[in-house]
Parts: sequence; C-alpha cells; structure tokens
Amino acid sequence: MNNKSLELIEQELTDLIRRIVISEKRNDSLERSGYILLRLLLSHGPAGVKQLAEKLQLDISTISRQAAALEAKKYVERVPNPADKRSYYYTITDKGIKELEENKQRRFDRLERIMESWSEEEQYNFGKLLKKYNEHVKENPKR
Amino acid sequence: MNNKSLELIEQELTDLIRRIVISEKRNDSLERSGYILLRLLLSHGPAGVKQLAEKLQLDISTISRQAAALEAKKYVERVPNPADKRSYYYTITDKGIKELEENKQRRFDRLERIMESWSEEEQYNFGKLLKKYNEHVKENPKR
DNA sequence: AAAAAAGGTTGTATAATACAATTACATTAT
DNA sequence: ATAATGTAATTGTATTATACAACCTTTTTT
Repeated sequence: MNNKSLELIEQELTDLIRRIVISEKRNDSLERSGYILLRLLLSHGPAGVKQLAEKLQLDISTISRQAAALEAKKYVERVPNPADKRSYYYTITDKGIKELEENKQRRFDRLERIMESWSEEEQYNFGKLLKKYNEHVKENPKR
Repeated sequence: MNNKSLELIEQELTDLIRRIVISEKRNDSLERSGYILLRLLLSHGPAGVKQLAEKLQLDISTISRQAAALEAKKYVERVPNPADKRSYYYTITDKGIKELEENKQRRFDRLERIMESWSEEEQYNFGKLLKKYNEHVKENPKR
C-alpha cells in the first residue's frame, strides 16, 4: 500500500475522531453511547442487552448500565420476556424516538455546515468510502 | 446538500468512530490521548500544557494529567522554562519516540490490512477527503 | 436432580474529561 | 515599589464510558 496515503489516512482519521468526539460532547444532549444504542433499537427492533452488546462489541455490563440510564430518562422501556424469565427486551419509546431524531438532526446540521461547499460528487464519495471502510473492518473483526 | 449522502456519512462516521476507538483500546499499549499528545510533541516541538491544550482543544487540567502520566513512563520530560519560573516545557524523550513509532506502526498495519484490497485511487481519495473534512472543521471551530 | 450454562445486574476499577480551587510567579497600575 | 491583577500549572472533585469479576435467577444439559 502506498505509504503516503497510509500516513495521511492514519493522521487524518486520528484527528477526525478527536474532533468529532469533542464536538459531540459540546453539542449533543444525548451521549454518544445513548445515541448509538437508541439508533440500534430503532433500526433493529427490541433486543436484550446481550444482543445489543454483541452488535456493538461492548461488554454486557456496559450496555446494561447505558440501557438503565436510557430507561431512567424514559427513552426506552424494559419489557420482560414471557418465554424466558431471566431476560428482557428493551424497546424504544416515542419519547426516545423524538429525542433520537432531534439529536440526529443536530448532527446532520453540523455535518451540513462543515461540508456545504463540497461538490455532490465529493459528498457522495466520502460516504461511499466511509462505508467501504466500515465494511472491510467488519470482515476483519479483530482489527 | 443531498440528503442521502448526508445520512450515509452521518451513519458511517458514527460507526467508524466507535469501531476505531474500540480497536485502539484492544490493540494499543499507548492510550489514544497519550498517542496524540506524543505525536504533537514530536511534530511541533517542546510545548507547555497551555499550548498543548489549545492545539487539542482540551482543558489544561486534562493535558496536565496526561503529560504527568507520560512523564511517569519516561516518554516525556518536563523542563523548567528559565524565562518564566511558573512554566515548563514538555519534550518527548527517545523512549517516547520509540514508543510512538511502534504504536504508529501498529496502527499502520491495522489500516493496511483493512484497506489492502482498495485501489490506489480509493486510498488516495479517502485520505484526501478525510483531510478536507478536517480542514473544514477547523474553519468552523465551534461545530 | 444436580451440574453447567446463560441473561442480567451490581461492585469495583481505570481512563478521559471538565470545572473549580489553589499555588506560585509575573505584569500592570497607581 | 508595592498592591492588585493576571497567568501557568497542578490538584480536588465529579461524570461518563468502559471492562472484569462476583453474583442472582432461570434454563438447559447430563
């Protein structure tokens, strides 16, 4: 692999992550973790902490606490599973959906302001390459 | 801005950050913060915590602790500033440079494995677009 | 039925972070 | 030239994200 591209990508990815994480802390009412969890619950439907933890590659205890925090804010509901009394399903509430959508919109707005001067093609390519990157990571899950 | 691209970018950026942060935790001996700080000290030369905090848009106290942790590991040295007895310069040590380079190489290796099948052009474009993104964020620092 | 496995929660610990208080020195204003 | 103000840095305290280990309860396996 071309070493210049590699260096550039490494450097810019590191910076980009730092910037975005900082920006989110400053701007979003929902924490990163909560946002991702709500988004997952909305897109994949109700799920227990184990499944959620697997999807996100996080420890079950981490999800357990995050879900409990979202439940306390009434963004999700914990529904007992009648078929297995050990387990629960978390489902996103209407309030949770509303909060998620508001956060998503703020994220969109920020992105839009940052990339407003980009050409359609650049925007399209950026999305496509980010997606490609993620797909390749999924194929190499230990990386 | 095209809404499809926007959605895609938002979604993929969120995922990408999550993945990379997790991967770093699993793989790197140096923490993210330490890595970034060492990299900055190497590229910009000795600096005090205030300057470092400004560059990284972090609180001075955060940098103070990170620098102290790096100092404890002998990756940096704290040199008093003779012109101002309140302040210090942190400089990266040879040991710090070695540790930084080893970490960087591991990061490169991971990236390379993920993107080994990409065309030269895709790699080049990805780097270029990431850089462009970062440059545009810098122009909108409050975002 | 006893043993093992599985879903979840809770205790404890660490890292990154911010804000507030504090210390020690430097600069400015009277 | 001294008092007031400002500045560089550290330290106390708090929060969030995270993991691992211990544990409880229920289910599955032997």
